[in-house]
Amino acid sequence: MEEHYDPAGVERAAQAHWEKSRTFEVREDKGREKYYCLSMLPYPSGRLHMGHVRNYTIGDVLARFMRMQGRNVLQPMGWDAFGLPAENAAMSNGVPPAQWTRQNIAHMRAQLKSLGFGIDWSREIATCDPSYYRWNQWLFLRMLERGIAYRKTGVVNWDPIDQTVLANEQVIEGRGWRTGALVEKREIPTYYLNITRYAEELLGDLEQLPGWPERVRLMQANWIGRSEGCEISFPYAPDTRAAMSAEGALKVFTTRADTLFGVTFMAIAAEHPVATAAAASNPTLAAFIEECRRGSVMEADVATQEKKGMRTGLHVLHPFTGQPIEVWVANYVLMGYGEGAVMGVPGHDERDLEFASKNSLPIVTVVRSKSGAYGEVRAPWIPEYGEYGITVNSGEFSGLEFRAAVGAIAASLEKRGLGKKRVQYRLRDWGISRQRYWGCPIPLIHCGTCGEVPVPDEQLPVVLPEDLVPDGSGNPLGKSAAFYSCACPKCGGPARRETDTMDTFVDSSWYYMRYACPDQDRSMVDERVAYWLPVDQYIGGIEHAILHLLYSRFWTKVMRDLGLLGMDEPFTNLLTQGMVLNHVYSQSQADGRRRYFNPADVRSRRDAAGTEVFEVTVPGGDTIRVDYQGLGKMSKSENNGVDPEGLVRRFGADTARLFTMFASPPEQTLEWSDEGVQGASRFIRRLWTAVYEHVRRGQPSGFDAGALTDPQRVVRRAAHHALAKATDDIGRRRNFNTAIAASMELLNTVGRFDDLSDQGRAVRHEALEIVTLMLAPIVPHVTHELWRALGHERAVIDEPWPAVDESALTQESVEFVVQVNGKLRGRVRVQRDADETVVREAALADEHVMKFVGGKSAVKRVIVVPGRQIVNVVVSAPPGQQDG
RNA sequence: GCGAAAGUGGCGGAACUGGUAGACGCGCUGGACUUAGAAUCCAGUGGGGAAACCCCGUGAGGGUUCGAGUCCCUCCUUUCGCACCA
Repeated sequence: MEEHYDPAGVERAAQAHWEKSRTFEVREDKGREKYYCLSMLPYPSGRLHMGHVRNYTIGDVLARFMRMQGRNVLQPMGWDAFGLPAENAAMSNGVPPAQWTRQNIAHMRAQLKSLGFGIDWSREIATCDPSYYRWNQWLFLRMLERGIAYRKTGVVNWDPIDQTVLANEQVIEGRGWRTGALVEKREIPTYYLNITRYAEELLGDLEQLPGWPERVRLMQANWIGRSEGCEISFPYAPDTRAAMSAEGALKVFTTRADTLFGVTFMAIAAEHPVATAAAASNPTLAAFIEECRRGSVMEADVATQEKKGMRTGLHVLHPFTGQPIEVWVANYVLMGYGEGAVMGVPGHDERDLEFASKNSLPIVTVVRSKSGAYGEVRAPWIPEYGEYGITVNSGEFSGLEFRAAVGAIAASLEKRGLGKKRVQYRLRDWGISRQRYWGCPIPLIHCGTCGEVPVPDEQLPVVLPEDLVPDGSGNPLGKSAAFYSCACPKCGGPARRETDTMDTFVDSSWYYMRYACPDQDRSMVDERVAYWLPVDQYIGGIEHAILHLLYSRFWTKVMRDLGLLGMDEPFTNLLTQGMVLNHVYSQSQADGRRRYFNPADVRSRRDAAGTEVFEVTVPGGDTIRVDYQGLGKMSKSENNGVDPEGLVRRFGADTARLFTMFASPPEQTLEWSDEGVQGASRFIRRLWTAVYEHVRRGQPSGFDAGALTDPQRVVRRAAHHALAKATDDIGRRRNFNTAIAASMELLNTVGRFDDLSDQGRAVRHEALEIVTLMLAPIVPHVTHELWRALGHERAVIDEPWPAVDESALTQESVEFVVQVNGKLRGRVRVQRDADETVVREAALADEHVMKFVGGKSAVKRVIVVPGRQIVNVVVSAPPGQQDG
């Protein structure tokens, strides 16, 4: 063993050992309990960032801990390799996305290896690999056969310059984020997956996921957004019948059927067919509809918009009274939810009230407050909005409370074919078409004669050409005849291949299954999936709480229904790690923008007035003052990232791992601190030195547990106490920071222990072994070396997690804390098994305690809590007052 | 607006079931070693009172309890998610 800790050498040796003995390559073993530990796969952006390091360290610690607990642990890794950044990089460098992506993967794989993650690299997958994405295509075709996948023309954000669809978050103030062009709403054909078919199950099964954070389950439930209500048909009046050239009715969905008699207008979305029909003969209305259409489709923007509307001039009839009701086009009605039309009840809905007031429409009250406790602001007979009351002015349905009113109205409507109770979900079908190059081709062929023809299974995969370079003007696949021209599989005539690719969320919806059988080329998954899945522990960012996790759950259920899987849910336990934050420094520029400076370049000092100022030396040698902006998520835009590669080079992977695990619990945000990193490094060196100083004196013999001195017994107790705590902290609580604190405490105890007798050294030996094993999952390299130094042949990675020696924890005497009226006043020591009377006597015999009790007669009660080693003496009055 | 989580020293955080508030680390102060610094080691470190010892302290105010950072009520602040969902 070297006297001084050299992280680079130690880490090289440990990693070489794992590689040589193929430590992390695993196979199915029915005889052992499996543990599938999965971290969300990274996008190969080029370099790891601290978020990755944190994510994968958490996973690796759990994987290594479970391995030591005897589980057959699978920890795989792969690449979410399709996506827009590769196309953008291609445009600026002229390099094909495939080449850029594969280079990035190579670099990041090396970075992951340098951090010592115990990954089974033999299972690595990249979603851009045809052997992977062919199964996206295969399953898509199965979905198409079952109607789960379908084609529909839908409204999207369209960038007219780039000729592509933009995601909502890529539209900034109505303009394309890259081109600055005014974004249009366009209706183009898109493939959808019918996730709403699974809405009920996706919602209900959340209850079966106790291992998920409550927060995530709630977010998913809100996203699915189940509401119970009624659909109600308002038959067309003659004018509407004429405009639509058909009989029919305007359908609405409402959760407040009890307010049906309060309807004073109908509001429909701009895209609603009735609106289109009305606009045909009404240019002003057509212009208004166009205006609504051009508006942002971002829901948050829509929410803050002023309520605007315009008469269609058409009418529908009230299903009970037969009264004609005016139909309005309103910008606050969403085409995508419910029926794209709502009944306007300004008496009992705040939005409808705002709209009615603006347009001078009548307001009718049909629900009276049940409680009689009326609001102060509103007229006394109107209940607060959202409150349920008793119906009034509602014909035969008057005098009913909410539930009864809805029931009676729905029943009556149903009898006449004008409505029924229904459940409505906020969740919408998943549009997966992207007019982009770097993604999985959608396996369809458009034939002039046969129409839309699926690519036959035997022609899969539809391989994405890897040599194209996008130029920013639309999808290069659409310009590549070599790709799109093909023969129709049905008639053999010339046909055109679909050039849209799939949303990359498709790729990440099932990659975790493929890790079980990455080499299977005959089927999407095989029986090995039954062994490894579901994932026992999934770890990733909270930003995926809804989309990725919901899509994966949906995908699993679809595969189950196709008979490919025997599970309902893919991820048993979910840990959402917090963000990594760092300080943000910037200076405002002449053009009003801010220029950001990396915290590593910022120095702080006190100025003449004693206030802290921050300075940066810029290229050229000038020193400038910068403003401190507080903490922010590590990001490129705020230039506050810490490069993991530099950190590993300077301190070693173990320090990087130890700091990220120690600074805060995994679910909380982690604040970067250079001093904290130094502290982590210091601790590892202290541990190294402690072992070095110990082993250079030679191996001690074993100790006789029955013949230890008191200080020796204290050290043993500390060691086993720390071990018990770390076992619980890692295994149950997932609080790695307190497990590390326990090991630091133990090392402090060992450091103060200066007994160099053979028994003393034997006790120290055990304590150092325990601290080494406790830390093995967290700092695997240094513990690999220390374990050898402590005299072991077998590598620490193959050691079982140590067992707590309960006998080391027991003490002859225990200390009780004595309180008087809940305030700490003394401590007494009694025999371990002393009964309550003895404890009480000892407490009352304590001089200091009695001073606060003020005489035995003042004692009202004595409470002894044996489990907590606490005695509380209850006194009627404080002694000061008694005396005075 | 709705929903959720969280407010503890100079800082990150600990206190898991209501039972010794501030573990562990950072920083700071003093000391040792050193020509000097860095590194390392030792001691101290919530606030107040000279001190043994006492008082006060977990966002604010009330309550329950022998005992409250922890439970309940009201309020304040911050963060996150959703946001015209009919």
